[in-house]
Amino acid sequence: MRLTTKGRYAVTAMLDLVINSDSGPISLADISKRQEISLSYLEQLFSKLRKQGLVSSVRGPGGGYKLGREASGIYIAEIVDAVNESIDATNCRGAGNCQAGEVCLTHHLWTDLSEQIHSFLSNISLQSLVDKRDQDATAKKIVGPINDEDEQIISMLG
Amino acid sequence: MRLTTKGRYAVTAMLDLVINSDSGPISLADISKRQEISLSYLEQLFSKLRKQGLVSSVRGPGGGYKLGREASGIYIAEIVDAVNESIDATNCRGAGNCQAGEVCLTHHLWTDLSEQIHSFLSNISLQSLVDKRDQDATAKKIVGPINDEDEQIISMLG
DNA sequence: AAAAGGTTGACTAATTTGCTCGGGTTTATG
DNA sequence: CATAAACCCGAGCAAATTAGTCAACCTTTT
Repeated sequence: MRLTTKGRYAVTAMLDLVINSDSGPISLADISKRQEISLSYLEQLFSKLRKQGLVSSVRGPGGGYKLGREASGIYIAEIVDAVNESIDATNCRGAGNCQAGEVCLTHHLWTDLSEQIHSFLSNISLQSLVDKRDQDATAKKIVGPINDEDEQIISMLG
Repeated sequence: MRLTTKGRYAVTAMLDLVINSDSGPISLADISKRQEISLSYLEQLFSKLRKQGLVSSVRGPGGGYKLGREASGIYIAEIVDAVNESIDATNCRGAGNCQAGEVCLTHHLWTDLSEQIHSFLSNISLQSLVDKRDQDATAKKIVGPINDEDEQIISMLG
């Protein structure tokens, strides 16, 4: 699981798509203007998003991109994965050269942590982000920070 | 919150420190050999970790690095933050040029998501990672994947 | 047919990452 | 005191990634 500006751009663009999905497909040019992301870079990102089925395209005038499915069924982890080439995080890619040593131990611990992060982002949908915004727009924090009680719950998850 | 190989190296090295913390300070040369990270790169990373108080150094022969505090009080988010320069994620850095528009909305949504990720990693300590490993070493997954029940809990967190 | 707009791919610049090198400084030990 | 083991620091460099440019092409609407 990698988390860079590339993933941020992708998620931001997808959010733009959700918010403006009222009237037909959205052109990349529009997203480019609104979100201040270069058109060409968006093209690259959406090429990958389309291959993963996260968006579908409509060609021709008035065309653009639509969500591939409902916003409630698209999760952040999918978007990030779509634009980031997956890297093998371990050096020892299952090869025999790294066995039963402390190297493997730490590598394994990292892999597990990475999986936890991935699971976390697999539980946050585009829709839930927008919904939370709509729910309590009055609160200063749109999505409240995790409080002490939440911390206990999270710690239970390991 | 950024999550790159740099952060992975830092966390891996810190885990190595926890695991081998029995007898005095650990030299970077040892970590370099065990974790297959170049010595010079480790020096750069530990320079930053030291400035954040996450580790302390002992100079001279037999010297090396020790944890700055107990492993149970050092959280993943701190380590990642220490080695990554913080970036301003929003383009519109509070300036007036981005107000009340959809730009700000998506920017804000991303910021909130980023905070959630940060909070998540602020609740996982080095010790908890190692502990989980020790607890059920027999299970195939060292840290079990998040299950359905967990998902419900997480969804409650927004 | 023409124009609008998405698609594709090659190419380039800027930035970050990961690393090397070459020197320092501190300190235990003989 | 001399030496060696370790940390400390900065300049510089190669590879990878990010970000963007450009040009040609393919669809669909008008």
